[in-house]
Amino acid sequence: MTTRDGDRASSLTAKTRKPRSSRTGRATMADVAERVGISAITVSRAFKRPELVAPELRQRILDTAQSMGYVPNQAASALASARSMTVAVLIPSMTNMVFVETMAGIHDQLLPRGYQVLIGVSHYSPLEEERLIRTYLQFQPDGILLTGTDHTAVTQTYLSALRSPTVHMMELLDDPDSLSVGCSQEEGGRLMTTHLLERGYRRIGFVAVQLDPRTMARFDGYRNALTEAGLYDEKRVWRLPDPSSIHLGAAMIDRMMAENTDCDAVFFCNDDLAQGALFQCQRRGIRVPDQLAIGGFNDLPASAWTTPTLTTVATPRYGIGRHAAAMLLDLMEGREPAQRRLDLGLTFIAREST
Amino acid sequence: MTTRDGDRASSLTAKTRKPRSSRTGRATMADVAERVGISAITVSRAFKRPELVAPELRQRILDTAQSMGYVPNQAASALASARSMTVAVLIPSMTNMVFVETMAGIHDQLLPRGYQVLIGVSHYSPLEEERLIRTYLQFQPDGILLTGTDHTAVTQTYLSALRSPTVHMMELLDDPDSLSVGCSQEEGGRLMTTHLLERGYRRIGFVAVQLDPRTMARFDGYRNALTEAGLYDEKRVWRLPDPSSIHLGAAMIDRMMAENTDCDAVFFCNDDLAQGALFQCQRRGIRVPDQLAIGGFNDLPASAWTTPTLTTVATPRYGIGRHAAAMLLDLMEGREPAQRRLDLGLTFIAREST
DNA sequence: CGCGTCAAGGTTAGCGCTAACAGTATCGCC
DNA sequence: GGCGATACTGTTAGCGCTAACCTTGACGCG
Repeated sequence: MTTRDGDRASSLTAKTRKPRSSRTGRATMADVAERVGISAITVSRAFKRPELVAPELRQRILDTAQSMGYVPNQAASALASARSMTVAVLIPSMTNMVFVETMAGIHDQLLPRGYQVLIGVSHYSPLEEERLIRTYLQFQPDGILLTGTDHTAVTQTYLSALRSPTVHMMELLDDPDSLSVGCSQEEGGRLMTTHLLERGYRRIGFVAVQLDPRTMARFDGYRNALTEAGLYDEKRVWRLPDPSSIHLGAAMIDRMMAENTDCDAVFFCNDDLAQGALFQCQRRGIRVPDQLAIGGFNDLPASAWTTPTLTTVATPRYGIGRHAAAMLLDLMEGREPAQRRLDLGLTFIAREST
Repeated sequence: MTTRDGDRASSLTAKTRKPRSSRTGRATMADVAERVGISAITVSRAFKRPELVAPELRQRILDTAQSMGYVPNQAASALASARSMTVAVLIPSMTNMVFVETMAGIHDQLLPRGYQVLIGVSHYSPLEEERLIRTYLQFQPDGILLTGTDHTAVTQTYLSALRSPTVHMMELLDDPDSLSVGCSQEEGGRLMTTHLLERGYRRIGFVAVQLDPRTMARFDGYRNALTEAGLYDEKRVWRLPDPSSIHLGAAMIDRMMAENTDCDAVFFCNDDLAQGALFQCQRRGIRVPDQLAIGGFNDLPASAWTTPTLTTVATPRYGIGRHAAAMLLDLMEGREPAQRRLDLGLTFIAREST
């Protein structure tokens, strides 16, 4: 290929012109190479495969790059190498601490390895998740971390068609083709219910909000345990599609009072609600746990400090993020993960509220 | 340039070969174009500049793309167009609800406009922030949102050299070259302190943790207000570099008791601490606000539900994110923002704890 | 001394897309 | 009937980088 720069630049001072830099004004690899007096590929190697460049030259390249304010262009790199060094993570919510801590685990695992993380928030909607997947696939992520099991058919088509490495977080999958890291929400529901039964409570209510799959799995655990004990009663179950909040937990206590509910214990599907309930009980003079026992789920920080402190089930959310990311790393780097289904278990935490 | 495909492919069935697809196995724009029987640029326009393509053809392109599982390659697009449609956001923490809600505001403003958001968490460290900036600049973001004013010299060099549009969030800058959206933390500290003075408290303490610039600005407000009233006393000030937590707030109450502090009110630099303090007061039987008044900052959801409810200062964090993003949009799209410094104000919320 | 080996660097081509310019067809209008 | 305007689609080149292959020179060794 003959260069045509000579023709086009002929009106300018062709000989003495500066390194062109790119349209954006940023220095390019070629600019750095020219300054050092080497070829571009060596600059590339100095950054990406240091062991292939003589140490002294490498240092000179890095110094020059630094002084020119050179920043590698990830788009060009991704295009040329077909590796984006990017992982897309889809979570249902960012205001829910559970997922924030999962993200922290993911970050801690991936960032040191040079991967970037794209965060998508689906607001608990599989359709929104589908939209996000489509968007994030444009970034050609090297891997994908999904929350839960509730995905649209289109989402699944995308994922299987593009065969990006994918790991599912939170719920455990039985499908041997899928990788998952999580814990059994059903078991969590069962643990709490069994505990309440052991403490002698017999009329145990359940409050489910959001109604996402994890909530419903906890409900299953509750129902199974109570059914086995012959104590399940549909009329002690409340299901609300609303998002969870302290306010809603408090409101539920009011509603139970108004409806003259006969519960002696209530299992709230998460700690936000349970905390709200505790606050409201305190306000209305309901004695917890004597008059009414209250259980939560997730073990949020404040749950150890309320009056009374809250009995709850701790979920290994940081570990889920961390291990899911580790599993994804294995996949992305061509290793077979040690296990395709990793159950990190749950910790039951008995406190004053029961 | 002459193509050499003819030579190289001659050993294959050159005539009948399939759409090549890319190395990654994904369909490309050229594949879609070939299938529809048009050129690639028209496919590009069907996605990016729909008004330039005949509606009927456009629909055919979109359908074909869909059926082939085509997903545009953002790296190639960014490289060719020099626009990444990406914004880098740097926040100090993701476990602090304040920044999570700021992010929500940013998302709500940017995602509908087609921009993607890269989130970097600096853990309150300017050095870490510098590292993150360097990483995110590789993505050639079209804009940058920064938290606060505390940046390293290198960070500032990068930003001014690369002249990416940048907006600062939280603190307000006086520098006319910088754009900022926020509120006066100093004023917040002053509001709370003045309120406590008006309620008759005279021995007002202050607990500062994290010691980031916002905390210190609140402290300034506290000190200035007390100094003006002739009541400032260094011995009622606690400074701790630790991260904020409910636990730490509770521990501070214990410490004050142990040190035999004479405070009749304590202004905690944020609600987490103040909530922890309230919990611990309840536990130890300290009557709030009679024996000890407690003030917080930020107005977290739980603060309206503690016993007693917490007096605090509400910060417009969602709005800060939203407006900062809007300002950045103006900048990125070549408009002059209506104002370069936007003060969203604060709302003082008097509750039971004072 | 001829051959293989290795370390260090270079050449060439092309990733998938879009900017910029270049047609081509149709229509209106004086 | 000639001109310009409008609407749509195409051609060409190149964004900045890296994979794959190639060159060069130094060295070891039977």
